[in-house]
Amino acid sequence: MCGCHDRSHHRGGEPGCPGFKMEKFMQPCMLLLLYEKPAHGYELMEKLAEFGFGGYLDPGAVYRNLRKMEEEGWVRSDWETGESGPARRLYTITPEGEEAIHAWTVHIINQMGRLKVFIEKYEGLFRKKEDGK
Amino acid sequence: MCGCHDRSHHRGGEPGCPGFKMEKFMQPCMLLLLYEKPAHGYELMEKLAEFGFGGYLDPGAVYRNLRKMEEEGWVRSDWETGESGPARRLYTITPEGEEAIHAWTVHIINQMGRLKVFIEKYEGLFRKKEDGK
DNA sequence: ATCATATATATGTTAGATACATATATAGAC
DNA sequence: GTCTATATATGTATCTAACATATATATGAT
Repeated sequence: MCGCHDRSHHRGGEPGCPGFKMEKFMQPCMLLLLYEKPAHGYELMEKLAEFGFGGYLDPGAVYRNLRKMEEEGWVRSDWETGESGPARRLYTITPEGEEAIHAWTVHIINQMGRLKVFIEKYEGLFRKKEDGK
Repeated sequence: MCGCHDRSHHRGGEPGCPGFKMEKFMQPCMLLLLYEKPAHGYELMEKLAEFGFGGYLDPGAVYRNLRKMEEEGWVRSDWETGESGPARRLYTITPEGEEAIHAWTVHIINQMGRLKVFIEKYEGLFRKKEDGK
């Protein structure tokens, strides 16, 4: 009872249930991670947990978003035929990708503002009198 | 350069550009407004501005969401064949709708947390040394 | 050897959501 | 009577999301 269309059960869904889909928010998050250090998809997938994607991550979404960002010119990828393990793409952020982070941050801050308006109105109406503080 | 697919130009779009679509966030916002006082669609449309929908509002989205919420049982509507002006539906929130507000708020708070993680990481990486404070 | 498992990347499908144009109708102003 | 504001509603093409599934390589266990 949360507005999700609880198909069988969310995977890319639960955390962002109502109007906050996680799939696209993944992009700025991955850009930040790549700004810190180039990485391959699988690695990013694990690190995305810290942004709240934990447990609900769709690997397909990760790779699709990486390819999309490559098309946009925000990241570059090089095949890494390493000594061990299967070949993997090493993604590196581009200067355009860095700009995209800043552009995205503006939207994210705006969104925070909107959510804050909601929460404040909510608290005003359903004031939880938990006395202290 | 923000990830939107800038079709011709956003209307339901701009404020929630990257992954934060406004159409569905409209639902909890309208529920809060209806909790304060029953209202009809056009009235809600105007009040939604305070949540950050200002200027970008698609009337279609408003009415579609109201009908959807009625299907879910979150609101009830009664035709108001008033003395003046065209007939209009007066929407009233139901007890189920009130519960939906609480359920939604949980998600919204979670989402705020995720955005906060992003912003904090962003500031850590691109620390704006504006000295003061 | 071969089987399972972990690593790593990628595609397909279907339902649902979005953006935006447009339709319909009433009342009041001029 | 026609223009504008109010008010509600539908149509549609495109985009996105959810989730299942496919492909391939290396490593460790038996």
